[in-house]
Amino acid sequence: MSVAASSSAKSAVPRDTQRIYSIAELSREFAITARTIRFYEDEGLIKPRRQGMTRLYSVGDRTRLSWILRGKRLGFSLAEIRELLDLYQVDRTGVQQLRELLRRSQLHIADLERKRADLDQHINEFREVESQVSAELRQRGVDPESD
Amino acid sequence: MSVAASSSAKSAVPRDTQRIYSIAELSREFAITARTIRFYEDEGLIKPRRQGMTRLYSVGDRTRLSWILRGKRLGFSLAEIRELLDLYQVDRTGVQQLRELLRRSQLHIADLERKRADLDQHINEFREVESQVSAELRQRGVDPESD
DNA sequence: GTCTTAGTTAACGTTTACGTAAACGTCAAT
DNA sequence: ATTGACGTTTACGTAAACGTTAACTAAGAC
Repeated sequence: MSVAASSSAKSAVPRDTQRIYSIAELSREFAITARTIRFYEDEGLIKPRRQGMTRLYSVGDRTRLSWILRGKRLGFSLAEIRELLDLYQVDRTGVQQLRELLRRSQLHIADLERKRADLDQHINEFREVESQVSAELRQRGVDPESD
Repeated sequence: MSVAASSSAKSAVPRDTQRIYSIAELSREFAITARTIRFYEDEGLIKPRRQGMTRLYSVGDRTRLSWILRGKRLGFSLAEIRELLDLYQVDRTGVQQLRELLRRSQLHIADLERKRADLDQHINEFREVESQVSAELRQRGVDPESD
């Protein structure tokens, strides 16, 4: 689990900005296969350094990966996720580019908020099921809490 | 847009509980193809009445369909959606069944709330991008509002 | 030295969620 | 009687997102 500590354990601030992860470490941590990680690379979602043939993942790569997985959980396709990731690292020097970035961010936020409304409605429906069923059980003299 | 009104427009309550939809109507309304609707039927998600070979969709079928589509937007697979739909129409007479329903509802709610946390985080990140980019544009003397 | 433990590429297989013809039936309107 | 709109089934096709061998290499442990 631990990489040979090269420095003193003085600073409380995680200075492991330099940390490097192997593909196996990341696959364990995120409970996905190495194949999946390599696949994301083929799809242009992550670009780890290489040491010969071996892939070396930086902290940034790790963050990117977790971002990708969250996107997946939210129901975005890999193509959409790639677009969103690219949004972040687009060149922000020109005014035109900034305006485009702003526009697309706003579109994306609107999309997400629609999704959130869907989700809230969905949650409420199930909460209602839950409370109705609980009530029904209590009425029958059963404690809904008992496992 | 309007269907020939067969009754007086007296009651404000939509009494069109009897309404029947064709597959084309539903596909238009929800902006999906008829193929998709038939596919959902093959997968056991909707079961419309038949008049000969032709499918007739009730108001309940319509509701079910919109529920399915919302599930999809939230990133659930059709298999998961089928399970959730089945949750609703399970036999609720026995105590054991009620307890099982309660248990599964609670699991599902927990899952949804995790998803909601993901989504909120995601939204916040993009809001921050938005405000940063807006600030940057203002600093450069550009009005971010102008289209 | 060789054995074990990661790592690699390459290529084919699989599941999900439909798209896309092909080939046909039904009914109203011209 | 034919055209057109709408419906049907059957069946093959496809894109996305990986899983699964297979056939290797490179680095340490013993």
